[in-house]
Amino acid sequence: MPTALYSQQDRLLVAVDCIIFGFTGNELKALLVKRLFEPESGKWSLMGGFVKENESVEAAATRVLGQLTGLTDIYMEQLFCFGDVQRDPGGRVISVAFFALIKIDDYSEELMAEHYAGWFPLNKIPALVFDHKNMIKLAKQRLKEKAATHPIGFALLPRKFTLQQLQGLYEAIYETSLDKRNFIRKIHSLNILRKLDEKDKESSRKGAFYYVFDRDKYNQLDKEAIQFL
Amino acid sequence: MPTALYSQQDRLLVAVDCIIFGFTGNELKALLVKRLFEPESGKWSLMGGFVKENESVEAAATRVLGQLTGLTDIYMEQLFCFGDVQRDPGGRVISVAFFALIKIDDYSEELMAEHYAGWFPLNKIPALVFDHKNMIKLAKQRLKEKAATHPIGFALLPRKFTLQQLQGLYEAIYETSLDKRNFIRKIHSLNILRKLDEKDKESSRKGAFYYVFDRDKYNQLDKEAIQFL
DNA sequence: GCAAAAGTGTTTTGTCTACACCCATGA
DNA sequence: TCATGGGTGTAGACAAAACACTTTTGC
Repeated sequence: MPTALYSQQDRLLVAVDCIIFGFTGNELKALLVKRLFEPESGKWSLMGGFVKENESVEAAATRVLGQLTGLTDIYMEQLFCFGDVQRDPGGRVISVAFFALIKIDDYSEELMAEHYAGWFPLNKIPALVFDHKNMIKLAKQRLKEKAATHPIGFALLPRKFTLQQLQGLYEAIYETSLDKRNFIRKIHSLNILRKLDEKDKESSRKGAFYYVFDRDKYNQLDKEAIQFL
Repeated sequence: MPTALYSQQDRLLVAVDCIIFGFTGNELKALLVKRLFEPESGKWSLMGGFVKENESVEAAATRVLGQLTGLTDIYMEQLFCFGDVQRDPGGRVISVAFFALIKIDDYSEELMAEHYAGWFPLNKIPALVFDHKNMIKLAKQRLKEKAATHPIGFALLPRKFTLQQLQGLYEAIYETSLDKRNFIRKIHSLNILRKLDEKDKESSRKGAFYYVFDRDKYNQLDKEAIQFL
């Protein structure tokens, strides 16, 4: 019985918390839920849960994301382990934070109501339980770093999107405005988009061509070092 | 008694493991120890320990580093939480890995013997217990990323060093060779070094001037975005 | 005087930035 | 025909990369 080897050691509660980002076309938002149990019941919170004995930490995060969104195959990345002794007044809990990117339209109104969830613009995050605000801050920073060198922005956009949507996304992530021509030149030079014949006629009379992210083309690149911005 | 709130949840063993890097003048090395307890007693391992109930995860890492090196005030950074169910055959243990940089000369032979420790070049790491090899791999990668934008290399060099030592360090980190003139120009343009009057006469007849890292000058810069390479 | 490492500039190349007008279409 | 967003090119600034010879000094 191998566990006996470590029987003298303290055991801790281990949680996961998920920072879920979505993009509306104008701004980046985070998905928050009302906490329905003590302590701090009734306050806004990240979606989280405890890691079980027979479950890996990543599996716990996937499970929690699935519970809230009904989605599988979500872009998800481990962010940081928050391990302060006093971070949760309900007990000694260490929490591994994950950040996830979803296509905001995939998230149904029903699920939202069911979980008492809401989307909040990143600069209008309400008071949150524990250290969750720090988690969001760190996630935002990590998103910037990551999006600069890896094509993760596509996880936030619909399957087909216009170049202006893509640019708007990067502008939201970097909280800046970009020159249209320079941006498009840069993206095209990476050669990871495929232009469709179809146009989006929603937002202009002329219509803007849709593009899709071409995973095959991307996979041919050296995955570690493409430079978006 | 607030802990009762979460009493239904599983509790896990939580460990920390430290990847300790040092630099000899030619190559980057990692400090490993012989594991003296079961399971896998006798194999090489990272230095680690369990997180206690009343200790933060970072504090546990600092404690473990202090035990092995006798040093305080070590550069240390959280790397990643390894949470697979089967990663440790001795039980369900999740491990938060940290990477640390030390000046290799600060680490005494006596401590080394006492802990059955040894320095290993990064491309000659022996078989290690559990997932420790993955931890080193990830740490190496993180060191590259971090050193490109933050002046952490100084934590690996003696207080005073020559420009060739500094260049040698970056060459070791990036596993490449750099042009001497371009490198020096770049470093000088960052304006974070102070030249001493003293010369190192060990490695040449002419002698090379010593420099020190000037933390004051560095602190005046925008800490998030300097570009080394 | 010679071997061995230290120190020092210039040119070329490529990348990033700033900038403004015509196009296509539906109403 | 006009209002709206879509689409396109060029010139200048700046940073990165390539490249070789002279200096110092202990032996």
